[in-house]
Amino acid sequence: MSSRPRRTRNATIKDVAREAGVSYSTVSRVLNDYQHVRSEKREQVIDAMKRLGYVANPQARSLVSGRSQVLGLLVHDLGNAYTAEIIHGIEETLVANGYELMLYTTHRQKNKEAIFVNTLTYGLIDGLLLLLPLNPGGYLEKLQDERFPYVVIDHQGFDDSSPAVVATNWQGAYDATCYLIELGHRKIGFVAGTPEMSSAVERLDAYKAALTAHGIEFRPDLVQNGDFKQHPGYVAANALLDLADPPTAIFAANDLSAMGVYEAIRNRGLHIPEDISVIGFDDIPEARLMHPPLTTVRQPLIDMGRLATRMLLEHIQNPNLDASRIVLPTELIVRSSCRQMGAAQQS
Amino acid sequence: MSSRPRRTRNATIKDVAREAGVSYSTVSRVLNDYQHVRSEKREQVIDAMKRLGYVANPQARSLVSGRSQVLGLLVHDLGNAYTAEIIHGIEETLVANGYELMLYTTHRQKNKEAIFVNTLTYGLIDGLLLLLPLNPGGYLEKLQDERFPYVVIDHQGFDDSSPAVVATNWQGAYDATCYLIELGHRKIGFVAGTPEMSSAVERLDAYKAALTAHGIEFRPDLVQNGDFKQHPGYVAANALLDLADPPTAIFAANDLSAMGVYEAIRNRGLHIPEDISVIGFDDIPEARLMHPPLTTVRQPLIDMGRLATRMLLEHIQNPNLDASRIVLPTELIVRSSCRQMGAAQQS
DNA sequence: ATGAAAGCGCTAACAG
DNA sequence: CTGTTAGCGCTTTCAT
Repeated sequence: MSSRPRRTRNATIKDVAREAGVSYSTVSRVLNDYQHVRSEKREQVIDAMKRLGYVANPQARSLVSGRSQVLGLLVHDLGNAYTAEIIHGIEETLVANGYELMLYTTHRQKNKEAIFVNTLTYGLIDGLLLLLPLNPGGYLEKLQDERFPYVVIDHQGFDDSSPAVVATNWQGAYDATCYLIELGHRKIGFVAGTPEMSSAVERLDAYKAALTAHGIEFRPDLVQNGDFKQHPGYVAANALLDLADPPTAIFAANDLSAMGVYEAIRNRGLHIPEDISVIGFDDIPEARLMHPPLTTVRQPLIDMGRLATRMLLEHIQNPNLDASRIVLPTELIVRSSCRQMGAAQQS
Repeated sequence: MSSRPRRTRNATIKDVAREAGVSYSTVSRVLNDYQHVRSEKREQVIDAMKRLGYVANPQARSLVSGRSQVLGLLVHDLGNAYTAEIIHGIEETLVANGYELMLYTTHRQKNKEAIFVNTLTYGLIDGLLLLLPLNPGGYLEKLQDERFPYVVIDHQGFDDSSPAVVATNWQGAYDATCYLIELGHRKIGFVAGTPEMSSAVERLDAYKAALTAHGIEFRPDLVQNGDFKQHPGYVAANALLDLADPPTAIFAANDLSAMGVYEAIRNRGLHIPEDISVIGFDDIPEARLMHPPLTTVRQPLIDMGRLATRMLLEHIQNPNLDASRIVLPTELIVRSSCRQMGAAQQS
């Protein structure tokens, strides 16, 4: 609230009108690609805009139109490939559609989600993308009541009335576990994800289901929490390796924790996959660069970002659209971190 | 341009005025913490706001005030700890000051920088933070001409007239190299950073300077580009290890590439630090969790984000402020990835 | 096809 | 201390 003329005042629509010798509503018309403007005038206006270096004032525009051309994105943390990939897809799509991105980071603090959502939804953004929301219980209803456009990414199960983009977490984890079993593994450790995230729960459930389906008894001691992060994954793997009857394979609930698993294994002088097999989930770009390249379940992260954004844009366009759920298939990517058990070692 | 009443119209200042039985400028006054409002009325207004669930419309506000309470941030990529840490500091500071964050990712495409900067500076944001800009040559001048507030983070040397926050890259790299030399290393490999970034150049220069200062001849074959990323760091380390006369220590220009170096070394069955010493730069959170914990040069990343944001806020407050440069000290963090050379091995 | 004018929600003089 | 009023820059009827 101190100094006003922060910099030389930008040209306005009126300046352009004067310069072009037309009324300022005509300028607005060419600005909005309105049909009925004689081409001469249109050119005059465009010329004038260029001369003056005119750029429309977004605030004024959105004040009258009710739209800001900005989308909000709520994430836990930056700095991991999973989030970065999804954001990549989001950004690409949003830029292509003339939108901008407002970022809100919760650092996994649940209360921040509600706080952000409550402030956010007032005018500044046209729609909200929620990536892996932790406790959307309270505020999602509010968004629905207000008919505020939003799309949830990678979180399912809590609520069918939310537009969402998810991957087949359950199926992916089931496939991965079966793959290990078919390779001859019977003692499969599981490095679980953050239990508050539904994707983590589904992957764990599927792991158990696959075991059961193959007549293998579930051993609770073979499950350790890796919190979807590298270091906790390392710790979890160590716990698994310290077991009196340790696993011959470890399924990490995401690639990041698989990186921790790799460390733990190598630290003991063991080799992947000769001594122990490892499988991950996500297929972040790093997975294929690991040593050995990580066998993992691919989630189409970039596509998830793209589709979620597209879906949000549709909901903004048409507020009466029903909530739908896009389920993207996961895919087992076999690389070199798992091996066939010899009959002798099946123990 | 399609449906208007996207959701139930939010309450406006006028609704609040009516509800509270005051004029609507009074409402504006309590909204802006203006002094001279009788406390009764103030409370009436606040009550009315609560009842109506009133939230100010940011667009309308910024249209008249000329300020949007939004800062822009231009980054290369998300998904790495370096960027994430700095953003952490930025966000913390900006939220505390009632601002929001608009994010622009260039994915290292130089032309995108200029494009963003040109569109951005028109109204939507009050100021811009540039993290490691690649070629700020052209557009920085424009920002200056327009007196548009901006602060550059971690990029120095190209221009003294830009407000900037940097760390002592040169000194940090000099210290790290000296440390290795004092440990008895004479053949020190250097995994360089992206040559377009001035921080990379400074670190390389300092490495050379330290060598020279200790009478060690600089060997160009001991320098390999690691592009500040993990996999290129891996490749660079392999090249170094393949040398006929390989180094006994490797200095990676950042921690991320040091992670690649670790991989390359371990992959050959060598041990850190017994067989070869490694030192990094940045001290990202992962550094202390590596095996062995990485000796590195600490950059105060979060502080850099915080200070840059604070500086930007000051420039927004006071457009006549002169450009200043904050230089933050780096610090050598000794952990366990480097060892003293025995006399025999000094070769 | 184009100009005139109303008004989006709010701040900031200006009166009183 | 508080109400009235004039815009901020733009979109959008409504005339013509």
